[in-house]
Amino acid sequence: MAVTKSRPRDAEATRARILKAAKAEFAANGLGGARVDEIAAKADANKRMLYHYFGSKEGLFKAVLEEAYLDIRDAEQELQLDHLDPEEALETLVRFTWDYYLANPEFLTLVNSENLHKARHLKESERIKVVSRRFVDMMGALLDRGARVGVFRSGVDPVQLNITIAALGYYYLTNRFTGAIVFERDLMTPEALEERIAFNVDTVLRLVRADP
Amino acid sequence: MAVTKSRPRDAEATRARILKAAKAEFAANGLGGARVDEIAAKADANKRMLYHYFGSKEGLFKAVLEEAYLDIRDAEQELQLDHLDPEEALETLVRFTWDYYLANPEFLTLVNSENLHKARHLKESERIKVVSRRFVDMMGALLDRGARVGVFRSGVDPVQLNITIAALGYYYLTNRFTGAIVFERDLMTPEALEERIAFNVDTVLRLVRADP
DNA sequence: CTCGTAACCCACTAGTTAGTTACTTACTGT
DNA sequence: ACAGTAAGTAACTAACTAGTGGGTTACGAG
Repeated sequence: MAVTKSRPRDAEATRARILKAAKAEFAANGLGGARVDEIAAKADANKRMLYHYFGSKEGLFKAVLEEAYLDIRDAEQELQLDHLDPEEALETLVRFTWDYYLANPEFLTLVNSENLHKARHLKESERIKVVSRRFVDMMGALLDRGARVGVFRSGVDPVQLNITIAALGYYYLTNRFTGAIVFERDLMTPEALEERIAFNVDTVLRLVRADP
Repeated sequence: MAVTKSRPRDAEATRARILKAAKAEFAANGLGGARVDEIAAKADANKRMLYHYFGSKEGLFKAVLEEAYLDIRDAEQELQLDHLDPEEALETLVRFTWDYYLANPEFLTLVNSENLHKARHLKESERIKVVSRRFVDMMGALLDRGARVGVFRSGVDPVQLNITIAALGYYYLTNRFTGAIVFERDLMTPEALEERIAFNVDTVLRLVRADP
């Protein structure tokens, strides 16, 4: 009986607190650098609970990662791109991707960490495959629609375009620290961010726009 | 007296072996995941020597990182882009960047690791700043030359373009493991790699080409 | 030949770390 | 009301890890 009473012992809430703390810790230090005791402390939970709900440090990492992917794929679907005209829809997706990375920098670090481990945690997740397919299909439909109307050239691979849109924002933001040194500028001022997203929108539109 | 005689005790050679082993270990496991004992073993050197030459695990990481950056900046300068016409020069740089990442995947992981640590090791390196400036200047000169001749549009920011060229290859390659799952394809077959680099060259040229 | 110095090595330690054992406390269905 | 079960806790451990103490061995200058 799922009545919402205040429970001093709340399994769901404890689980959620652990997951949230783990996300922060894994994002800040990577899988190898993260400390299980630190996660338990930040979650204000006993370490035993962490093992009770997630089995192991890696099990916890897997849960964090899966949630992170499901979250971004969910948010993308809410954009309702098929209600917009193709160019507008594409710009919306480019800006969304950028804004999402900016608002959720942990996502970037988690993905980096998972790739350092050759995606062995994500590989096991069936749910990720389902939402990923929907994501690629969305881009495929958008490109087709744009080509039919004549604003996009035909033959653009939706996978390559998705990778490119992600790359343009992702690289700039994950490598903002070394980037600041190499390029001798603060890449995170409001002006710098504004300039970059405008550049990215321009790059993507020039890439798909029908040749005159 | 720098005579090249075969030395059973060769400080320079031992130092170099440690550096090479460290590069592999740090690239494979990150700064946090790397094991000092493993580095010493792989280098066929005593751990004491590692501390003798590099002071600490972090000192060693800093040396590895600095060398990695100097290497890529060196290789770029050898391209002699000013001997080529602008479009050819730009394509050469895009292809070089891609090939370099493919041939030196450790570079990508090291940069990721350094960004996880907010670039605190690179920040201290004066030599990196010198070669970085030369790198950005090279792109600035190329864009100017192309604009003067009329093949590139003017007003393209060399820093944004450098970031973009790096991003297009870097993202695809570092995230090849999660990418393979999300996009349900092997991103590393010869055909997939060929398709991607062609796409990247196309993307960059469309971006800078003078509007008709 | 021999002495000073730099290269090199083994074995240890102090502190962490993921994971566990053995328990108490509160909630729920009957 | 109470028995069974799930939530929660504290203290422990076995393995590991960065760093060092205290040497020995080879080389080359005089």
